[in-house]
Amino acid sequence: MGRGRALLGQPVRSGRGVAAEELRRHNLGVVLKHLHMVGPVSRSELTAKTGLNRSTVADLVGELAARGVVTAGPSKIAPGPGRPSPIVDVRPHGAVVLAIEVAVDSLAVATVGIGGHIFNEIRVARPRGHFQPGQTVVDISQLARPLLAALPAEYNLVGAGVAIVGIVRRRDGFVQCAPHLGWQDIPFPDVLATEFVLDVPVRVANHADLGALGEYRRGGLAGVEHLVFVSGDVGIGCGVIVDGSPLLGSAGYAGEAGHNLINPDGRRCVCGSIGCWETEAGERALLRRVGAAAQGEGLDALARVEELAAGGDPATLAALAETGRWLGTGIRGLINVFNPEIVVLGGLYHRFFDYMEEAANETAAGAIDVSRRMTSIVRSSVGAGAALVGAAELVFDDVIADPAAILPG
Amino acid sequence: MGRGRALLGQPVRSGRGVAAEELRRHNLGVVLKHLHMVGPVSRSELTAKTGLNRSTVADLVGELAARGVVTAGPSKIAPGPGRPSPIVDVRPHGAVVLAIEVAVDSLAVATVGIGGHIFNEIRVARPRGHFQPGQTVVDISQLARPLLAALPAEYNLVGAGVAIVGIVRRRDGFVQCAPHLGWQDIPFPDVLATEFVLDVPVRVANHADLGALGEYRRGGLAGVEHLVFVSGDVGIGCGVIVDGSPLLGSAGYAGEAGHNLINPDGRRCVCGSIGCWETEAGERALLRRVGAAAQGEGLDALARVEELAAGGDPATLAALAETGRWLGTGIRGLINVFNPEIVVLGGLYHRFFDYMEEAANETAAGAIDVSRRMTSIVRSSVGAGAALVGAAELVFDDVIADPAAILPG
DNA sequence: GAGTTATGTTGCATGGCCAAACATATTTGG
DNA sequence: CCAAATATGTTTGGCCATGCAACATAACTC
Repeated sequence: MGRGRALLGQPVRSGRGVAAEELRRHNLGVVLKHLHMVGPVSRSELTAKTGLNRSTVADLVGELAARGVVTAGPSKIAPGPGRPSPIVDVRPHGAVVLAIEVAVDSLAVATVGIGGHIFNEIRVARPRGHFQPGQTVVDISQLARPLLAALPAEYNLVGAGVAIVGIVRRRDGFVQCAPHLGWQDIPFPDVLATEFVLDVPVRVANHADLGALGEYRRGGLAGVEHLVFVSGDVGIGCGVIVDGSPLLGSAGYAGEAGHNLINPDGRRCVCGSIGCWETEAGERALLRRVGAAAQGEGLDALARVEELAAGGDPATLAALAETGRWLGTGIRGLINVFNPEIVVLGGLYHRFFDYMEEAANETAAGAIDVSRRMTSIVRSSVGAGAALVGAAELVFDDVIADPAAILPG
Repeated sequence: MGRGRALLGQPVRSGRGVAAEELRRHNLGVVLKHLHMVGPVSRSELTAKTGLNRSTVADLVGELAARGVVTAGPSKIAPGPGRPSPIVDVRPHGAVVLAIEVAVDSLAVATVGIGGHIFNEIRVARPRGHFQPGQTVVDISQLARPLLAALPAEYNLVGAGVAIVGIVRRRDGFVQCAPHLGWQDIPFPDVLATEFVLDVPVRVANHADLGALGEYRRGGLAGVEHLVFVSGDVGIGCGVIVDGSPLLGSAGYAGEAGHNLINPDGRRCVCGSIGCWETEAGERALLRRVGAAAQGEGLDALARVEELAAGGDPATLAALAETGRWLGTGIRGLINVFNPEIVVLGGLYHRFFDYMEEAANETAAGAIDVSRRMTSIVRSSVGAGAALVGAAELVFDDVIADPAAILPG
């Protein structure tokens, strides 16, 4: 077993043949990806990690340096005998992404350099109303312009990545619907272009899918290749990383676990069905259970819940535990279906993690034995910005896939 | 969008670099896979499909022919002007797999040649008792020997593929548990080797995962790259194909949706939890609903249900519809989570498809709109042997991944 | 300061694919 | 029946990327 995998341990999937030229493309990507993900390494280490020849690595690093995305600095203190190897690192402004997050309660923009370096980030709260897409791109534009202006002089913008709380078609970034924004059938890249001409590709994806990607790439989860990210907003967003790649499904709508049936005796969901996961474990369910003590909705009400919980209010703690149990029940299903190494909790669940962890673990324990024993439920380590980080990563994937095509020669 | 993918449209995933040698490996695999999946094609068509140069394809086909897996027959009737192109086809006995299926009620063995040619197949019913693994491999051996003896003289056995109704570790085919067989912690390839020395790799995987693979490869579903296969046995098995590859999860335990909570007020499952999908939609649930008219369990009882249903017995039809509704509810969750193009029903649901389809569609309609509209629920087209076919495909994947390493030079 | 060790650098060899020129087999048209 | 047109097979030479080996270099160790 274990033998017999082609090209990089990947199964033969595409029907297309490969020429020598693509080989170079791939190897450039391998080197750049390694630097992007693990940071500065010696060139000799790069040789060991890639399995390529010393001379080949030297050549690849040379080309990436010529294209301005890596620097081959002087060798640092050498730990042993032998000629010291130069330290290679990414050069953040060699490839910069404008990351945009359209969330339920806020709008955020960041300029991110390759390697994950955040030059600047700004987030503004927006009341939960229904902002038209046109108004939203105006707001984005106003947030973004100063950030772009503040970048180092010779930066190289390679694309824009957008995270949206809605269902997005993977092919073209078309927003099928975004109930929390009141959007339906919005060709977002086109709308953005009307306000903000960037001259670079715009990639759009679902908020939770990008949260998963952000956690996977920047969550300090070395070696984890299978994870599920569950984020509580008004609804429940869910993103999955399988074998190191985002699970998108055939059109890009995968991961919508929030509308799975979890309680046939439950309430009616906004989607029209009865007893969806998010009607039992989402924000509304939590506030409903807390009751009059935290009236209204959105950030103010949640802040009140946090206060009450911190003060040890029994009713609030009970509401959080009950919500945690439903959260865990849904997670149980995801563990069964995906057999991930970890389940990462974000959004609402990140905020109230300490109050919900135990209850969630209790019901998630209903998953099949072998999977449950190997899976742990953890708090998001990237935090509120996971989707924003993921939006940048979405574009960096393009750069990694073909550095020579995107970076200046 | 859509640009910027490396090597065959696959993202850069592995950290390893690629040498020219691997390139050849891959291209041989691409050609062989195409022939394996679509059957005989002209060499010029192969050139068009792979995107490779004429001379390269000639060389690749020549090598595969020299290794005995393909034949470059004479050209067939040419449809237009120009020099006719020779028809290339697989040579089934150039790569033969011994496929084995350990199911709940039966044991099956087949000899399958590359291209999917089934030389021989035999299936024997076994009462549902707990056969020890040792006894099972003796039975397999007795079924398999005559099949191997009946193969063409100069066949080339490349491996054995085994489908088991249980939870299998992907790394080494270790059977963690198989409740329906009464097995626990069985290193199946080793146990098989004690009875049956094959001198070829033995690949083991879950029954439903291989059912999905079998449907994907041999179900006549051209172009479908995302599917979910749901098979009703005693429990519910579930296998998923994502982007043309089986979803395995981090250890190989993915797809165990049968133990997801679907009814908090339901019955206790054999797994210890309450209200699992399979306690509402599995074989026991169906027989329970049919009641005294179909006593007992297993094949006899199901045959009785079929009779009653065919005769139009209202109580039986109601029981099938109710079971179909719970089936559809579970499928709804899978549609939300995977956004597949189709959901294929096998096993029990294949058998009673006509009686359950409508009810299943009714509840599955609770899935989110965009996914539901694009997903259809269909009956398995491969039928009872899907897992057996999938077991063969598992081994063919090894051959396709590196033809030169496995096939004689 | 000489020996040891690990790495960088250079030039050449290898392997695989492509492009172009030529050869071949069939259809079409006179 | 033969020639033109067409599409494909075949052969040769060239290109490109990587590997290999020999040599150069820069540290550490004694």
